[in-house]
Amino acid sequence: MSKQHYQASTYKAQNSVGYLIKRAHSMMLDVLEQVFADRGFSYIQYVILSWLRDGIAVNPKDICIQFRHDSGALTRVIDQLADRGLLERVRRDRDRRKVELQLTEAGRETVEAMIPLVVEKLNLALTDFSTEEVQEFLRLLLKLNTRLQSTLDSKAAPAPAADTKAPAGSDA
Amino acid sequence: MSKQHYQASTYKAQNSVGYLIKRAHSMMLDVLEQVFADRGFSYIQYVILSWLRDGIAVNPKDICIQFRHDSGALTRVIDQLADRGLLERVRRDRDRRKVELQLTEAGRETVEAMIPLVVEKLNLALTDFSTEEVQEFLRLLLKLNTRLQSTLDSKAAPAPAADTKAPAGSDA
DNA sequence: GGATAATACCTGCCTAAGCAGTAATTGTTC
DNA sequence: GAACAATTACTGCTTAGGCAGGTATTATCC
Repeated sequence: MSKQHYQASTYKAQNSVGYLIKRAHSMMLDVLEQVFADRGFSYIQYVILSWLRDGIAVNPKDICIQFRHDSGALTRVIDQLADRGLLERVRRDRDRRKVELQLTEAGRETVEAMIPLVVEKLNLALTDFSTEEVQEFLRLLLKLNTRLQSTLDSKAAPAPAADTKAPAGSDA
Repeated sequence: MSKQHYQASTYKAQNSVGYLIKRAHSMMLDVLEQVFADRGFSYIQYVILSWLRDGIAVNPKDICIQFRHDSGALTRVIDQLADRGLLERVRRDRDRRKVELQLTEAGRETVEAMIPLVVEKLNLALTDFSTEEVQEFLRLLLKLNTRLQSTLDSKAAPAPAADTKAPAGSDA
C-alpha cells in the first residue's frame, strides 16, 4: 500500500518527480557532454571507460545492467572504443561466453584526464548545495533507485503463479 | 567558486549525481511506460497531452523548452496525436508563426483516464518515502534544475564580450 | 518603410538506441 | 551424459531523437 503523495485530483505534471528527474537528466547530460564532445566522446563512452577504471564493471553485461544500456548498442560502442585502442576484449577460459574488458594504457590516460573535468562540472551543478543537502540528495536518489529497481524486477519476474492473484489494483 | 563536493582523487562513478539521476530517469521511464504502452502511447505523447490539459504549454515551442525535446521530433509527435484526433493545431491571427495546440474532447478523455494510473506509479515509486522526504526531494531536484538551467543559459549566451565576465553566480 | 535579423515551425538526413533473433557456451535435469 | 534450458555477446532491422537547413511571419533598425 503506497502513500498518497500524489493524488489524481490535484496532480499537475510540472510537480511530478518523473518530470523533474527527466529534466535534470537532460540538462546534466548537456553539461557533461561539453566535456566529452571536444575529445570526440559520448557520455556512454566515458561511462564505460570510467567504470572499467573503477573496477565497477568488467563484462559488457555488467554495464548493460548497471547503466541500463541496450546490449546490442553497447556492443557497437565497445567496438568503437576498441578500434581507438582504448580497451581490449579478452576471453577468459573460466567462462568463455563472457568477454572481459580491459583498459589499455591509452584508455587509462584518457579517462584520468577527463575525470577532473567531470568532477568540476558536477561541483558546478551542486554549487548552491550545502554538504548536508548533497548527502541527503544522494541518499534520496539512491532510495528511489532501489525502490524502482525492485519494482521492475518483480514485474520482470515470471509472474507469481501462486494463489496470491496478480492484483490489478495494487500493482505487484 | 563552486564547493568541492566531489574531488578528482576520490571520485567514483557510482556516486556521481549524474549517474544516479540517469539511472532514476531510465527506470522511472520503464515504470511509466507500462501505463502508456498498452494504449499505444509513448512518454512524450502523454506529456504533451497532460501539459495541454494543465495549460502549462500551448505552443510546440513551450514544450520544446520545458521538456527539452527536439523541435523537429516534436513536430512529428504532434502529427501523430493530431492524426489520432487527440489534439488540433490552430493558427491564431495574433502571431501567425505560432501554432496553438488544443485538446479535443477525445484527447481530454484520454489524458484524464491515464492520470490516475500515472499517479499510482509515482506513488509506488515513492512508497518508502515520508511526506517530508518527498518534499525535500522535490525541493532539491528543483534546486538542481534551476542551477543547471542557468549554467546552460550562460553557456548558450553569445559570449559576454564585455568586461563583466559571465556572472556565474546570479543566474538570469 | 525597406532591408535585415529574429522567431516559430517544419522537413530531410544521419546516428544511435530499442527490439528481436542467432550463435556459442555453460548450467540443469533426468 | 544427452537433451533441454539459460546465459552472454553479437547482428540486422526499425524507430525516434539530434542537427542543419528551409519557409513563413514578425520584430528591429536605420
